[in-house]
Amino acid sequence: MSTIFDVAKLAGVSTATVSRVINSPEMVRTQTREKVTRAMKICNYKYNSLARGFATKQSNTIGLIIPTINNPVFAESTRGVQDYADVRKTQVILGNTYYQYDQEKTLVDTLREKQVDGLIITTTNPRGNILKTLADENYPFVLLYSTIKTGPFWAVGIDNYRGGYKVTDHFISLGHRRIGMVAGNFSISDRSFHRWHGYRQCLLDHGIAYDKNLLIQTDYSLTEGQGSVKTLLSLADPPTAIFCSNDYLALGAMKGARERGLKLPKDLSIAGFDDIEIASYVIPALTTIRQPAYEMGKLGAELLFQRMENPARPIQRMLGTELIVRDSTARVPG
Amino acid sequence: MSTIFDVAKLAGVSTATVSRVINSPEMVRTQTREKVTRAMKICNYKYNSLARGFATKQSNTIGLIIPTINNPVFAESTRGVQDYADVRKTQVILGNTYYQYDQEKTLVDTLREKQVDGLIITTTNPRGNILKTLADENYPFVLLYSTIKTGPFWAVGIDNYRGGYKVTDHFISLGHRRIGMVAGNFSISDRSFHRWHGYRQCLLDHGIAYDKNLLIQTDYSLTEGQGSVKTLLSLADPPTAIFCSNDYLALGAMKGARERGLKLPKDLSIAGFDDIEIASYVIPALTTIRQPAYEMGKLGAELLFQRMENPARPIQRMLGTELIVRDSTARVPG
DNA sequence: TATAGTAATGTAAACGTTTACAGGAGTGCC
DNA sequence: GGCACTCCTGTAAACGTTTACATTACTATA
Repeated sequence: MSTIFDVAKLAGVSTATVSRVINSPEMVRTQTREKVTRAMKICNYKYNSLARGFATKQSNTIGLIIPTINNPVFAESTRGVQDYADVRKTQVILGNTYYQYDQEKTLVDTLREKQVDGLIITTTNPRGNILKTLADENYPFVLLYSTIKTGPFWAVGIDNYRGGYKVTDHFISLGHRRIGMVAGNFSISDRSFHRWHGYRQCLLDHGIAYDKNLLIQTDYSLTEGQGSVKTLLSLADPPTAIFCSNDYLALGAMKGARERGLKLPKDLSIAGFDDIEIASYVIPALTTIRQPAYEMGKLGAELLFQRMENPARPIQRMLGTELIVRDSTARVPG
Repeated sequence: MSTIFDVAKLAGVSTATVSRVINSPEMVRTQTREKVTRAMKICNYKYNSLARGFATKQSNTIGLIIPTINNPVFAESTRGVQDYADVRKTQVILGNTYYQYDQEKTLVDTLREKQVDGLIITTTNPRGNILKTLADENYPFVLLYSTIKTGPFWAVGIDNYRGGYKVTDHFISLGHRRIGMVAGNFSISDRSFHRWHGYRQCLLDHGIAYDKNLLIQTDYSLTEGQGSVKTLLSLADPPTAIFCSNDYLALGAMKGARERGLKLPKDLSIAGFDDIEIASYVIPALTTIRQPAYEMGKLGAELLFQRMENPARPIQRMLGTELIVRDSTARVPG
């Protein structure tokens, strides 16, 4: 493999000049530039951007840490990040935590060793040591799907509380009073916790007593949604509406409910959260909260670059959500 | 930021020794090792694996090129390669081509400049120059979702022809004779082409004339599935069954058919390809061909490492597929 | 033609590891 | 005490760029 030296020799110039035709061609005479370009062709020169990274301490790589690429909502954000990184000529290394905090730690460490220029993190614990350490060391990172509206971290997210509130309010406006919730485990998902909070507050605001038996915390997955709904339906006084804290849970719940012989949405209303693409394709089409996943990823990447270039005081951005009413929610039976 | 030099100085040893405690601690005396470890703690030493990559010409990074992370089937494969890469202490840089060949070219070039140790590629054109060049230069790469059973490339894939055949055969066994197909554009998806081929051959084998009007080539997306099915249903002699060349198209088709007032599967049978997770959660549950996406990714990564370590003659692996009959296919009406 | 100014190019050190090779220290044996 | 051996550690070059600074080559002006 030929290096800048070989090219320089062949073209009869110095390595500095070769480097210049690569990085700032405008500062080398046309004639020289052509000589160099020709030489590069001849010895089939291949640029080594890792060596560049080493020399400049800039890898042009960022790390993206998400719970799991399997959830379409994170896949969508990933695209947002990638697309923006692309315009900045930066590549992204992807890591899944599978909602495990120690995995998050490992990933952060590994990626930093790799000298990524910055990190975009969908954290499992916004109050943990990982972020604190990162911030203390003034390492550039931004939180994605953040629940934090203020404070020392750069972050972009949505108002999960409001989202939960909106869904619940929708249920109530349809006459429901027994409203269950299938939530992601609070211990691994702050988001889920905030959504629950909104749900709970909305109940109280409408004079509906909060019943803790109507809450199930579980893993984010189709099968868990399917199972959880059955548990709720087995209650002595089962819910007539169920708020699932993501669309996958909701889709699972729909299946579970049907397996119990219920007609949807006549016998049971179900709503989700995320508005993943298929949400509008299932039957009945899923009522859900739309969160702008792609935009969030894109904005997260933008903020990260901003942070890397100018580590001013932290910016937090909260993106809007929208209640999308479709066919999976209906008036309370009877 | 402290380097190996600082640590060495502090511990009163040479950099070589420090390097050794990092990479092969067993070859340094316990006492020395502890001295060094202590020094590392004290000066808060952070390993720089980019520098290592530079020195060893091994980045411990591989590139993964897929059409789009939005398709759950690719997301699943991505997990497979990540999980295996992980056991090899390797990170993966992800790139989407969005089914564009020039994007594929750009990605390959960029990733090679980045000195990734190898590439896993879901190509848009297995006969194009990109792969040929790569192979000529003896660059380690393996094809994912490959349609190639033999030849000079390392590859893992499935038998798309057989998949297409199986689905069609299933339709025919249910009495269907007018069987349409909504396929990904042949120009960007060899896989789709092979599936069509199987479909076509199966028709012929059963004495059913091939009708080119029953084929639609389009982009892989929910909306395209939705639109395409309507086109097919508008035919003078519309199909009673439709084979969609992936599940997203099929899910879209289900919606489109319903918008036309059809009852599924009574009025129209629909089958997909991939068996993505939600396929069994929609109503009616989707009949489809299961392809082992996760395993494919994992195996692809395994093969890549094998190829990197021992560039022997190419290996091609074809994974099994399975027809999963669910509720979206039924006997022909009447 | 000399000169000042600018534009283009060259020199060489730096980036943080690894590793081939050399050298030294310890051990067991005669 | 000398020797051979093993085990541990050190020396220094190498990896392929970038870049501050120095130098040289042009150009315009008088």
